[in-house]
Parts: sequence; structure tokens; C-alpha cells
Amino acid sequence: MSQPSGRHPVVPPTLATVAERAGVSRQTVSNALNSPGLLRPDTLERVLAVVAELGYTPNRAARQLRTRASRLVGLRFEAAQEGASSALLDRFVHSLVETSERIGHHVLLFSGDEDDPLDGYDELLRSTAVDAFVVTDTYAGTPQAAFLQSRGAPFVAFGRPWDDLGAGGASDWAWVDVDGGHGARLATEHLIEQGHTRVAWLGWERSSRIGEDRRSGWETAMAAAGHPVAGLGVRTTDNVDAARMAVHRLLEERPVTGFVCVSDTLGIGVLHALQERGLTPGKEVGVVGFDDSLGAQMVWPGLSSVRQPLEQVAVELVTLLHLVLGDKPVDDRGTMLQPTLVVRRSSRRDWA
Amino acid sequence: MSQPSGRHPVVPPTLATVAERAGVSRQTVSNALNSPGLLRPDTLERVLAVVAELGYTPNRAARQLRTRASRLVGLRFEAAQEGASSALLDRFVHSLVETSERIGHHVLLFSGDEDDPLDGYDELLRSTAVDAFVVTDTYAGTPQAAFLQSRGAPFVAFGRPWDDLGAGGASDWAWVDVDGGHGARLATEHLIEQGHTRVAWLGWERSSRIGEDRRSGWETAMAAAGHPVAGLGVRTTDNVDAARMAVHRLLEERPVTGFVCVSDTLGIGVLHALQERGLTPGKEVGVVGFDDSLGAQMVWPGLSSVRQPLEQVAVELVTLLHLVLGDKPVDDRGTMLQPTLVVRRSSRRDWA
DNA sequence: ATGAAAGCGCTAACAA
DNA sequence: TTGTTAGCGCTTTCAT
Repeated sequence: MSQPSGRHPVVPPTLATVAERAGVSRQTVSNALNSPGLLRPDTLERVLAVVAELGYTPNRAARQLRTRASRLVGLRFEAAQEGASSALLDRFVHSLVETSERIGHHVLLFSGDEDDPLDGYDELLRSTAVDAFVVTDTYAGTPQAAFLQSRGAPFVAFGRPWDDLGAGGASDWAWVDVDGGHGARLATEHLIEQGHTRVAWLGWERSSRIGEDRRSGWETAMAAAGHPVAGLGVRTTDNVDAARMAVHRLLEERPVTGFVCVSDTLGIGVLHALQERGLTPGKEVGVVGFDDSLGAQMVWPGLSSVRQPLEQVAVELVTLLHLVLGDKPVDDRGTMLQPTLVVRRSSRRDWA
Repeated sequence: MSQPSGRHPVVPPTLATVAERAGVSRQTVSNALNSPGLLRPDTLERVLAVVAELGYTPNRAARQLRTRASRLVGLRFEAAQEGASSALLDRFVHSLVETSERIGHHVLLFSGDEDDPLDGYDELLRSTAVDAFVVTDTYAGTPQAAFLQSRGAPFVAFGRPWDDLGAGGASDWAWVDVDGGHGARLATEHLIEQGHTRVAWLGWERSSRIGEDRRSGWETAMAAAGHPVAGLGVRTTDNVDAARMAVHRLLEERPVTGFVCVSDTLGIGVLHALQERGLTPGKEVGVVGFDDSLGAQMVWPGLSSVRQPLEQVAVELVTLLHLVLGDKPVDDRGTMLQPTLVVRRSSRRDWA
């Protein structure tokens, strides 16, 4: 037997079908759906009954052609760089999909050449396939925002406009971001509360704006507690083994008892190093990672970590999107969300 | 300053613009793009030059209205159940997006009520928003396939039609799946090669078809090597602590030296238990997980794991999709792909 | 090989 | 409050 799909596709009803059945004009059916206030209550009820009965849903193509709105938002879906953010993106995307649906939009995924951050956007724009974009990687110097602005394309960004902020200029587009500096400060303060005074920073290379932002939170917290940080800030690549070796090196030089890490990957590297030195995480040396990844939950004995409110980021982005698409004034273009600290045994002195 | 987006959106050119500029009719431009063979070479060249110059891309809504094809495939994006498959889905989705684009389709994400596996499909169908669906969770008894078939909606499935296969009937739709039994057999044979004879199975509850399929691979390999399995098959929930305790219980009863696990989560639970008993993974007890998740890569000392060829699954699905959408006969409706074994230190006797 | 006419299903604008 | 008219941009059909 063959799949019925191609042969007998069920033909959905159109406005005309509903209109005829309800004894009104097509326009009245359209109004019943889009401006119900215009109809007399009894007409409305009758029309909606037929709509429900036939299971009528407006044809998206026709509506899109007429209204010039696809009710689709584009999201460039990057390959998760091995060893990073995949679960992270997962939580975010799921929330984005759900929240977008609440304002009547679906999420369209597209890909692009890794080496060309603009690849893919233009074609969707020219074919009027999407109403707007959600841009997720506006780290320093990425050209998407400028490009989309030049094309007059609505968009919202996950990630603050570092350059503009740094230059003191007001950001010129709608964005949502998570305050990584605050997250690192929470982590550092937590370790200090646990009695640690020599708390090290294990971060990415200086070129990472996100990394330096988080690092500043560690510095702030250490300064506030009156603890010196000289020689305690270490930079490495985002890789378990690199972190492991950096930790061995550092521990041979200085009596560090706490580590705040820019990522869970590095945090796990610290745990490995401690294990190799016969030190118990939490009890003797406190460790906190960043992102609350699956790895942090599963690694022994549990890695404390800073958790980004990704679901909330998506919600805020969709709120902004709604404003931008409605051509409403967006007075509060930037929204900064605060992360939270998830404490596990790697930073607790008192676990069995 | 306001974002230019809403105010001066760049209006993309239409067929008419191109036609006028090239001195031909709109129809000729359409033909240049869809049936270039119909044009005289010089006309074709002239038209395409204008198309390129103006950056013309056909309006998707208009095309969709006319051809009744959205060039969109729907994918219901489930929330990654905490502790599972998120990175997995990530690799799959990325490959799906990239591959779909090669046949001119984009991926539309939608969500649905967790308790209703059919939620979301019907509305997209009635609004003719998508041409087809990719269904990712056709485990035993899920009703999506039957529903989509009844509506005449084209779809392809990641996941074999367990029931039909079990009943001996031919599968009635296009699917791709990964041979989990083979994966578990690879893992078991690998441990046996390392000299282990008492290799245990750590799996999910019996109700999981996928779990039982994988388990059968372990049984097969053990039988082939002549090792008894009585008392060595353990079932638990997919959770690190549950696995940890199950392992402690088992090790107190029997001198097991190898564990093949139905998931990395359980594999990591085994590693925790070994650690608590002062046993070194790999050297004394071999452990293999399933899915090659991030956790497997990051956990100490590295968890060997069965890796599913998710990228290839997506490629095969899109190939089937292409056939189904073209209403071509799909003679080979089911494609079974083989996983591979990634060996890390948890199953090697000889690591430093 | 090229062009003209028609119409996909919807909604904005206007008329009744 | 409801109906009529027109047209979004494209492709299918048919005429030239």
C-alpha cells in the first residue's frame, strides 16, 4: 500500500466555504476572525460555529501575501561548537518557540556558512520569508546588527551591543542579555562566604568580551572583600585538559582554595586536577562553573554553576519583538537579566 | 533615534520590476527562473543579469499561494528532558536544517502540549503552513504517524515503526532509525575483547522499546562469546543516582567487571559508584555508555560511548522527504543506520 | 520563444 | 453591521 499523502491530501476549507455555509460574505468571516468586534453577536456566533465545525484556519500564504507578514521569525541555528553551549541553546530555542507562538509567530530555522556571519539573512529577507530575525551572537564586532539595520529588517538580539555601549553611545537596537559580571560576582561571594580568601579566576582569552565581563565580577567581589587578586587570574582555552593543566601549574605556585570559572568546561577541568592531586572538591577547594550545563549536573561530585535565565531571555526577546513588529516605540531597548547561582557539592564544605 | 526597520523597510523587487528592466514580460522572467530551457540563450542571459543586479528572489507567499507548496517542513521541538538528549537533538536539528536547504526547504519549529503528542500538527496542516513533517519520536504507540496518514499529510520519521515491525507487517511510512542493538553489541564485544567476561547490562525499564532493543545487543554478544548473563541484567530509571545505587547493589552480589549502559547518564552513574568503591574505571572495571553526550566527553576519566550517526540520520530523512514530496515511489521505506563506538579511558585497561 | 489572461485565498478600502 | 471590489506576486494555461 502506498502512503495516502501525495494522492488524497485533505483539502482544507477556505473562507468561501465557511461564508457559504454560514450564509454570509467572505469578508464577514474574515472579520469574525480578525475584528470580531465589528460583527453583531449573533452573526459572530453563527460564523464561529461554522469555523469550528469545519476546522477552518486561514491559509497562511494568502494571508501573508495580502498583509505582507509571514508571522515567521528567522533564527540562524549554528552548530554547537563541540564542548560548548548545546544544551544552553536548547533551553533557549525551546522557550523561543513556545513564546513566539503566543504572539502568533513560528520560528524558522536557517543555516549559513560558518565563516560568513551574514550568510542566509539576505535571501530570507528578499523572499519576504520572515518578518523579523532573532540574532543570537552579537558579540563584539559581529556585523549582523548593522547589516539588518541597513536593510531595514526588524530584529532583536540576544547579546548586548558591546561596541556601542563601550563607546558610550546608546544602543540602537532592541536586545536582551545576561549580566555575566553579576554571575561571577555571585559565585565569588559564595566562595568567600564558605571561608575562602584566595579565590582564583579561570577564564578565556582576553579577546572574549563575554569572558572579560564575567571576570570583572570576580575582581569586584574580591576587591569588596579586601582580598588581593594578583597572580590569581588565569586565562586558557575552553577545554577540560587545558584547564586541568593550568590548575596544576597555579597550585604549585600559590595556595589557592577557590576557583571561579568562566565555563563549566573549565570548572570540570578544575575538578579533574583536584582529583589527580587527591583534593576533595568542596571540602578542601571550592569550585564554581558557568552555564549550569548537563556536565555540571553529572560530574562528580556535582559542580556548582551560574545559571543563565535562558527561558526568560526568550520571553523578553519576544516581548521586544512584538513591539518592534508593531512599529511601536521601544523605549527600553536593552534588557539585562540576572543569572542565579546553583550550589552543588563542589563548593560546599559540609557534604558527606 | 528609532530603528529604521519599521519605517523604511527596503521593498524587494518583484517579477514586474525585473520584467520591465529586462524588456520582457513577467512570464518570461518566471520562466527564466523555473524553466530556463524555454528561453532563447540571449534572452535568458539578459534576464538573469537583471535578476542578479536587482537581487531578485521570488516572493515566497505568492509562490506558495500559487503552487500550494510552502517549502517548509515542520518539526515539533520538544523540551529536552532534563538529563537527556539535548546535545543529541542539537546535532540532529542542525544537520536537518542544512540538508533541507539543499532541497530548497526550511525547517519550521513548533511546540505542543507535552501531554498531547498530536498538538500543533493539525493547525499547521489546516493553514497549509508546511509541506511535510519530520516526526522524531515514533516510539511504540505514538499516534503521530497514524494521525498524519489519516490527514494525508506527507511526513518522514526518525524512529522505526516498532508495532508494525513487531507484528510482521511492512512499515507503511518512510523512516530512518539507528540500530541500537548493534550499538550495544559493539560495546559488549569491546569489553569482552578487553578481557572481561562478567559484563553487566544497565538499562531502562522494560517498557522502553528502544531500551529493550539495545539490551538485546548485549545479550547477543554475551551469548556469542559463551558468557552467561543470568543476574547481570539490571533495569533502572535514567538518572545518575539511581544507576549509582543499582551498581553498588549489584557489585555486592556479583563480581562484575564490565558495564554496558543504555545511556550516558547511567554510565556516569556507574563511574560515580566505582569511584566511591575505590575502583579505577577502565583498569579494573570497564564501562561503556550510550549517545556520546557532552557528559561522556567531560566526565573523569572519559566515558566510552556508542555514538549515533545523527547527522546521517537527517541526511537520509531529507532524501526520503524529497521522494515523498515529489510523490515518487519510495521503494525502500526504512533505512537502518549503524552507530559506532567511541572508546575512551573508561573501557581501556592501559591508560596512564 | 514569448505574451496575455486568469486565479490561488486572503484582507484593506470603500460602499451600501 | 454587512457586502463588494480590487489586488497582493506568482505560476498555469492557452494564445500568439
